[in-house]
Amino acid sequence: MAALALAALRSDVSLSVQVYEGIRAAITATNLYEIDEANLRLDERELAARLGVSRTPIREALVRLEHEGLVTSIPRRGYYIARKSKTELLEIIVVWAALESMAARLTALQASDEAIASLRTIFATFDGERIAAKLDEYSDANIRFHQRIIELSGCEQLRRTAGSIFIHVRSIRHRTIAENQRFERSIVDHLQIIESLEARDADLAERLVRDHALALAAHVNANDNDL
Amino acid sequence: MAALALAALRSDVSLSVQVYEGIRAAITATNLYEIDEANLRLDERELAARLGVSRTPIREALVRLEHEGLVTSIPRRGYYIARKSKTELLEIIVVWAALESMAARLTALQASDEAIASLRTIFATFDGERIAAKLDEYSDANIRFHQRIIELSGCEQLRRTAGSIFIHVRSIRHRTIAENQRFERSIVDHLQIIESLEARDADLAERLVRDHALALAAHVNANDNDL
DNA sequence: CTCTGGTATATTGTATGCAAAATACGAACC
DNA sequence: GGTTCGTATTTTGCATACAATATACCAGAG
Repeated sequence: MAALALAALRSDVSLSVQVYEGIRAAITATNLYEIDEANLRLDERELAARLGVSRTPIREALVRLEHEGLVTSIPRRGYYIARKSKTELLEIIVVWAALESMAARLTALQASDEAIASLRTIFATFDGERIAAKLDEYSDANIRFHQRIIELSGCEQLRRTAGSIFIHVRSIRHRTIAENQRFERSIVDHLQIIESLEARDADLAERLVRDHALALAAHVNANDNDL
Repeated sequence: MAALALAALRSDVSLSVQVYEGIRAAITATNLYEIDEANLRLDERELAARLGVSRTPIREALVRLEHEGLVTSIPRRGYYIARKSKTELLEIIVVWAALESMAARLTALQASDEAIASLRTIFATFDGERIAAKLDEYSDANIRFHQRIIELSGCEQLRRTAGSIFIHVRSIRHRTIAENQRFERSIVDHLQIIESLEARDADLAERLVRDHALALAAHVNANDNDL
C-alpha cells in the first residue's frame, strides 16, 4: 500500500460530456434574448462537423441540455435553443425566489462571519453615484451577489437546482437592471439583506431575499411586454 | 381549413422518450432503498433486449435520467440506480421545503376555494384513531397532500423542479411516517396548513409548510443513521 | 493456499449506416 | 397570380459496427 498521495487520473471526460459543457458554455455566453430566430437552431451535423466528433455524442449532449431546459427538441425537426416565454420567466423567478430565500435562511444560520462579510466586498468598488456609469459591471456584481448567497448556504442540492435556471435569471436581471432606475432600489435591498445575514436573522433574511426576487417578477410582469 | 376537432396523432413519443418514461416509472415503482446492491445496475444490453430496441434510445434515456439525478454513470463502468446519501437526502428535503413553502404561498394567494377544499378530501377517509391501522394508505395520502399543494400553486416550473426530487421525498416520507408516532404530529400539521390556506394567510401557510418539511429533515437527521 | 500477472470476455463510448419523416422546390391547375 | 400537389433533398431517429477499456478467469510463482 503506497503512501503516495496520487491524484486519481480522471478519464471521466467523455466526448459526450465535453460537448455538453461546450455547448452549454456557448449558450451561456450569448445573450439568449438578443439573437435572432435563425441562429436558434442547433444543427446536429454542423455541430458534429465543427467539433470534429460524430453525431452520437452531440445527441447525448443535446438530450442533457434538453432535460435541463436550455434547449427544446421538436420531434423530427431538431433542437433549438430554448427561449422562455414571459410566463415561464415569471415562474422561473418564483422558483429562484424559493431557492434563494431558503439559501438565505441557511446562510444566516450556518455560514461563517467571513463568508457573510464576503458579500460586502462584491459591491466594494461601487458607491452610490458611480453605479449608473458602470451599469454593466454593477449588473455582474448584482448577479454574483445572488449566486453567492446560494453558495454560502452550503447546500449542494440547492446550488445545483438553482444552477439549471441561473442562466435565465441572469439574463432577466441583466436586462432589467437599467430600467426605471431599479439599481437604486437594488443597492438598498442588498444592503438590508447583508445586514440581516450579519444579524443572523434567518426569518428576516429569508423574507428580504424572497421579496427582492418577487419584486423583480412584478417588475418584469409590469414592464417587459416584448417577451 | 377543416372545422373538425381532430386529435393530433402524436408521433412525438419517440422510443427514446418512451424508454425514459418506462425506466423512470420502473424506478419510481420500486422502493429505492430496499433493493439490494446487485439490482442497482442498469445493463444497457439487457434493457435494450427486454424493451426490444437498440442501445441508442436506451442510452439517451439513461442520459436523461442521469441529468435528473435518478441514475449515476460511472464512466466506462455503466449506469446505476442512484441512491442518495443521508446528507444528500437532507439537502433534498431542504430544497423540497423551499419549493413547497413557496407553493403554499402562491396557493394561499391564488388558488380557488374549491381547490383548497380538495386538500381536505385527501384525508377524508381517515379519522384520528384509524390511522395507525391504515398506515400505508395514510402514507400515500400524506404524500399526495404535499404534492397537491405544489400543483395548486399553478406554477408549472415549481411542479417540474419538485417533480425531479419527488421520488426521494416520497421514499423518505414513506419510510419515516411510522417512526415515533410521527403521523400524529403529521395530521395536526396538515390541518393547520389547510386552515392557513383557507384563511388566505400566505405568510403563515409558507411558514407552516416550511417548518413541517424541515421537521422531517430534523427527524431524518436524528433517527435514520442507516443511510 | 494465496497472491500476482496475463489473457479472454464483456461492456461501454463513439462512429457509421439506413429508413422514415419533414422541408424545399417546382410544376400544374384553378 | 396564388394555391395545391408531387418529387427531391435534407435531417432526424434508430440500429448496427467497431475500438478502447474494464472485468473475469485462470495459470503460475512464492
